[in-house]
Amino acid sequence: MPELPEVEVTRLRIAPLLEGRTVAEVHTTRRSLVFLTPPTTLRRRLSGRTFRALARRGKYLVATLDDASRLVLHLGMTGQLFSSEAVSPRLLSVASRSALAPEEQRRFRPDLHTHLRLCFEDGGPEVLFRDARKFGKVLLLGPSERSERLDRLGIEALDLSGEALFRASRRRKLAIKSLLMDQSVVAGSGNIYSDEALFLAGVRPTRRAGRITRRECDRIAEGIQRVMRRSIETGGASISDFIGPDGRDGGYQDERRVYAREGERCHRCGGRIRRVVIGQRSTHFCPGCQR
DNA sequence: ACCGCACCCTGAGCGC
DNA sequence: TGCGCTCAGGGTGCGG
Repeated sequence: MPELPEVEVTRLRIAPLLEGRTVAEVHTTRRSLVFLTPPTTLRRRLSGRTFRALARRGKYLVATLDDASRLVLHLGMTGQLFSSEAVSPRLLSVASRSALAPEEQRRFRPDLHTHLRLCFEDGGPEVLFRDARKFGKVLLLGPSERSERLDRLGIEALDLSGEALFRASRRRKLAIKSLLMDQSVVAGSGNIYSDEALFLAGVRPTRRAGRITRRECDRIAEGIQRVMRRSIETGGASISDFIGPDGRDGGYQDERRVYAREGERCHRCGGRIRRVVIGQRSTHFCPGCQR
């Protein structure tokens, strides 16, 4: 669920907890699909390093260290990156929460899903990476090492122009929704913001990409930028597992026009929002407003 | 080359 | 109350 806005909100809030701080200890879970770099290597190579800048590329966070190596994180579906001082009822699963006394339920304690825990020499707040579903990724790149994952990303969604989208969509037969979800075309766009942008553009998500007009591409690109910028302003969309690094929920879920609103009224025309499946993903649109 | 689809994983929510 | 089922979907990789 974390898409570009949620990752950007995470970056803005977690950067102060990384930049300029030196790693004292690294705790990890056992080797799993989450670790593209083995946990033993992570522990060895991160210890004693100081974080410089925290950047974002698409849905990836890229933290540069003082030896020019880079720690790359992807939140997947259920990944959470946050401070040990965060307070939120979402930091634990419903099941593990209910076993605790009420006053303990909002405080986080590392559990079996806490794959990475960074402790710092200054003894301040720790930085934690938790992901129950294990769709997230942790990767450490050497100083000049390249990553195919990062290299194949397309245009940043916040920089997308109608012209670029028009060019990328020519002769493509897949649904426009699927094209928007393709990270090698538009980096950072996922299920929620693709549906929302297509609603703003008045374009039905099932339309073949190659049939979208230049004018419609302008509206889609404009729509993506608008929904994403607004979401970043409101702290992201806290649908399912996303929380801010400080535990705060986002507010964008309250501004959804179509996503997860099947059967509800369209705010614009009053018609019923419909749900279809495109490329294994649930897709929402208003039949009256989107042609 | 392009596209659709199965798969990785676990928790929430639902029906019985 | 509790079990078993379905669903959620970002990204990868394979088969047609």
